Amino acid sequence: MKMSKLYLPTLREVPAEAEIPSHQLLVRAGMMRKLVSGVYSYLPLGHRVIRKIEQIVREEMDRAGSQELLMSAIQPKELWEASNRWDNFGPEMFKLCDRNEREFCLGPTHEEYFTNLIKDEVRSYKQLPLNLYQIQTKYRDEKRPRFGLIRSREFIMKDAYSYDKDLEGLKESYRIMWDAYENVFERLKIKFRVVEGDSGNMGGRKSHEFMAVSDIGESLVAYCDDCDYAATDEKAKVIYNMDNIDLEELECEKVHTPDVKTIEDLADFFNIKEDRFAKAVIYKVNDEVIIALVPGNRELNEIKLCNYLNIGEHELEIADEETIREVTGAEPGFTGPINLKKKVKILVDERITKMKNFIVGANETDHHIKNVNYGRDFTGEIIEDLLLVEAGDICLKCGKPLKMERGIEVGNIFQLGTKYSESLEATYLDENGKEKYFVMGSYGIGVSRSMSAIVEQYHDDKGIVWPLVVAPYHVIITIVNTKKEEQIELGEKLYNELKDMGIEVLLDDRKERAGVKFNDRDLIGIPIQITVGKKAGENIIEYSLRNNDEKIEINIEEVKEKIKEEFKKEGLKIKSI
RNA sequence: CGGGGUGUAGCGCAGUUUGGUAGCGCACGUGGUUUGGGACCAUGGGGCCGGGGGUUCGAAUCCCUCCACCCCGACCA
Repeated sequence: MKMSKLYLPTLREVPAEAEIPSHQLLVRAGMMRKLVSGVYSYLPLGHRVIRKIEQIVREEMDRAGSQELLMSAIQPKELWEASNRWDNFGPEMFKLCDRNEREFCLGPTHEEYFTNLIKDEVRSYKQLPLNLYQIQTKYRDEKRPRFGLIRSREFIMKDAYSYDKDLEGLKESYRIMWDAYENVFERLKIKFRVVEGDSGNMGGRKSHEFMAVSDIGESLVAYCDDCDYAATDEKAKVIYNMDNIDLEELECEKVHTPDVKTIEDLADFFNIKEDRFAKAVIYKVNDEVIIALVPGNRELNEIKLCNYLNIGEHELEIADEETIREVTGAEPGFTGPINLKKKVKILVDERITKMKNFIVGANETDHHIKNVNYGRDFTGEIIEDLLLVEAGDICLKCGKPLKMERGIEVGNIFQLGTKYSESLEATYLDENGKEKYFVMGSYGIGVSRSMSAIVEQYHDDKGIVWPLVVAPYHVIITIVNTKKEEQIELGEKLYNELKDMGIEVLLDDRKERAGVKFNDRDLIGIPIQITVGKKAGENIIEYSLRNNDEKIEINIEEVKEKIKEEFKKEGLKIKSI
């Protein structure tokens, strides 16, 4: 492609709307533009990158035995009512009506649709396992679109669904997808970590998330350097060493604590550590009030609480101050499990039952009670683990301290089980002629999000540094001075020869000054740079790579060898045409 | 959805406090000089100052209201 003809609107300045590098650079490099909040268009260069990512995903999915098809983005309400998700998915779903007031949504995901598609055609165990996928635009009306393609309302996703006759089959399908995903992200050059996830409202048993390592990631991951354990902060099991468990039980004592409300204030007031307190958090679950107790030095994990209560996250909310006064008879900040004005459900993290002589709110303004002990002074439902993981907690597999890092969720795999096949009445006949529900899995890869994740991992202060596999073009030839006939001639000659070899080449033949062209090529991040300049007459050009500062002068015949070497180094083949 | 902020030329911004003819840089058109890391000179075009309503002789500026966008939080297969 000749750049004099290319639609490539690069920006010198950082767009005001963009906060993080990938968002800024993708816009500045003329790869994408925003239409409205969370909705973007892909311009020619960005679109090429998207297509390359898609192609890698496609190849690995095909290789893993999945079959590509393409479903509609528009889905009728009835499909979602069958699985009870029309209301459950909530306001995230883009909904619309046709001219006859029939309701539809723009698909946020396709479990129902795929299952509905296959259930009438696949009747026998002999047709299983089946794995289907599509690469398609998905719609989610996010409350807060953010960070460009990282959290957008319209995005490109590869979604796959597996159908097996039993759990064994599902586990095998799951493993195959897991392997395929590792291949995809390795080929995309994304530095990633596979972590255990919470299955959220997808239902089902087991799930893993593929996290691109990045400081701007919205997900927090706990991981262990000594073994392979890794989990999202929502899922990670919390284990830590507790002090103060062997003390002798003392008598309860009410203490005047004027205006001392937070755990931090209390620790100062009593001059003891935060782990000597029990923190009471009041929630409303629909109309019921509950109190959850966790050690004062720890945060409560609301996901674990929801899972225990078997409710969706949107059904749990922190109680308002009025409710707190009603239940405790005190101002917020003095809540505890003893002497509550109303009988409410008390849930305690198991560690509370092991603590001795701890301090809780007295349910009386400006008072706390000390030397409280579980069992003697109050009881509640014991939950094994209600805590949010922290760095330094103990790895459940090997006992070493866990570390925390941030990640961008670029892929996830779920063992769904029979949740959707049951609600949609999707069955097959087994060897004995008995009707059985399909055992399902679902598998997603964020294609557009992966593009952002790659830019987050591959950029410098000058712009994007695309890995060769996903770069919009492999090579850029910069003609330094378009008034010099020999430079144009040599540039075009090389351009044509490289194209004939099957290499994707940009020729910067624009009537711009050299500096402009150099800056643009660094910004758009083409991996292999060829500069046709002063020595064009001697058939000598300058060869450099975007990912380092080295520049060499070589003959144009040698250039082809250098490029071949580069492809080989990256494990890529030049497609001859 | 709660809190905060911003809407002025294609992009980045000043002007708003204290009402009085709408500005700067970049980009763009034309002419010239330049030509290996975002050139220079000259000249020119481009605005419903987010929308609506109000106050005023007069509103980008003050008041009311709606909208959009961004950030933090909540939420998220």
